[in-house]
Amino acid sequence: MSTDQKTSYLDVKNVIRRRIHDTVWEPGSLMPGEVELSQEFGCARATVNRALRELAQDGMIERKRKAGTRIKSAPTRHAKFVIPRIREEIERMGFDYRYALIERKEKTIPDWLCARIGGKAGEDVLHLRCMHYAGSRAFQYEDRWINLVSAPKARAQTFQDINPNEWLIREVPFSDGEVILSTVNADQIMSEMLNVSLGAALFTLERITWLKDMPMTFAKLYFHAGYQMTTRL
Amino acid sequence: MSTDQKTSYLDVKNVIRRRIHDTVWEPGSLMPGEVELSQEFGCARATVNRALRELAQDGMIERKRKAGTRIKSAPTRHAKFVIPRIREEIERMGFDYRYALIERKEKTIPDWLCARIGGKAGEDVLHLRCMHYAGSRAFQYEDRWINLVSAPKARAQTFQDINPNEWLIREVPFSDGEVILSTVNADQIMSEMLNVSLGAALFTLERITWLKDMPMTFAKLYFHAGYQMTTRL
DNA sequence: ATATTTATTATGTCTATACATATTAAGGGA
DNA sequence: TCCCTTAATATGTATAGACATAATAAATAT
Repeated sequence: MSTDQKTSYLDVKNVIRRRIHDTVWEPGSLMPGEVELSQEFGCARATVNRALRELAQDGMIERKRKAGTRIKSAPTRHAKFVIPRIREEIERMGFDYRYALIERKEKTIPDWLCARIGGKAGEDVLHLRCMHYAGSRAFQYEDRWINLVSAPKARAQTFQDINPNEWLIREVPFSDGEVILSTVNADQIMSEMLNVSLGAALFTLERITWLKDMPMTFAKLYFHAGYQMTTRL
Repeated sequence: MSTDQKTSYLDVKNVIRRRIHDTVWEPGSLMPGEVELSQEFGCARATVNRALRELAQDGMIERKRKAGTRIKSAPTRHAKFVIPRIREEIERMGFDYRYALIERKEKTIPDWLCARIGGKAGEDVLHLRCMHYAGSRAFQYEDRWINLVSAPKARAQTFQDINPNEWLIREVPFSDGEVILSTVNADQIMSEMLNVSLGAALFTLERITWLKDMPMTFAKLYFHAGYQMTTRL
């Protein structure tokens, strides 16, 4: 049996996506179940299951065992951004990657960081400030805190010759993370580090990682002026 | 047979993810195929297939028919951001959504836009500038262009009472899109519209949509001061 | 009438088998 | 030796059937 006779999961997915878009089913309402749809499309329930699973992943419907499949009232569009390693991003642009450690200090966790990442008072953390260059051009300023309780191996690392992210990726897995994209006006430090005028708008990426509910790292990255984060929908 | 005896696709996925992280297989190299892995894990090839498909989607491996499955040299982490409708985002924060059309003009496509979105010289476009409020507080300034060749129904729409995005979602599907996140220093117009000081750092979201290779809309959104776009990893 | 227990059900997933197909390797001819 | 054709192969996907399970509805007990 050739493809043009069999209904593929992509066919099912596209037809259902179209019906949702045309509000064939009211937002918020239940739509037909897998068995009914497999009869309609003349295909296996597993084929319908795959189509619906992907639509759920795309944010258009929500599914519950026994409860059925419901059209989302406010279907959401997702944009997936690649978060490349800084070295790859710079090299892909055709520049040499260069790294410089500005400061390395072991401290007791400050209260603001405790509150921010849900750490425990009194814990030791490693504070690193470093710069990443594209050739001779300042690309990114990094302000990072590593929890020495969840990542004790970091204590023995100078981070003189390896950037923290590359070390962490190799040495310490994480289970959860949070990313916050935003912007700030450059202050004196950022102005000097990134070679921009005071007050220049800087794109920022804040990131917390956890390992099994234990906060592990907190990093705030400040990108060079004019930085753009791009993705296809 | 109970779950603790059967190998699930999630078990397979996690074990393989761990092996990739521990560089059991060298980055860039071929890893064992589905048949071999199904024998190792004592499960169906379809179970391994699903695990590997998801790892490919997560950016850790790449797969080709006949060529096999290869560990990515530079595995990439993805952050998936929800792009909510502005009304939903504002209402979810507990505010009333308010919309105001600032300007509506039909024009011939400017050269810079032609170049930016790959349009054709001489085509008609609709230029809209509008504001979105959270209660009485300025939330977002929107500068949008709609191609009247690919979205002719927009010509008949005043956009006095409906925000362009809500209208477009309902009336015009799109097939492709591009999103660019960045930042700018507020100029005179943005300063007035968003009620921020001149030069304040503003988070921006630029978005182009296409319908079958035909550029349809171009929008640039300027968010209020302090805006943050958040996601979980 | 309410709470608890039991039954039902719609989705989640596993399996074996089969067919499809993009890609690579091997074989044959010029 | 090079080019074209054919074969092989590893992944992509469809199917039928089975089992698992979260969630809801119905039945039963108090």
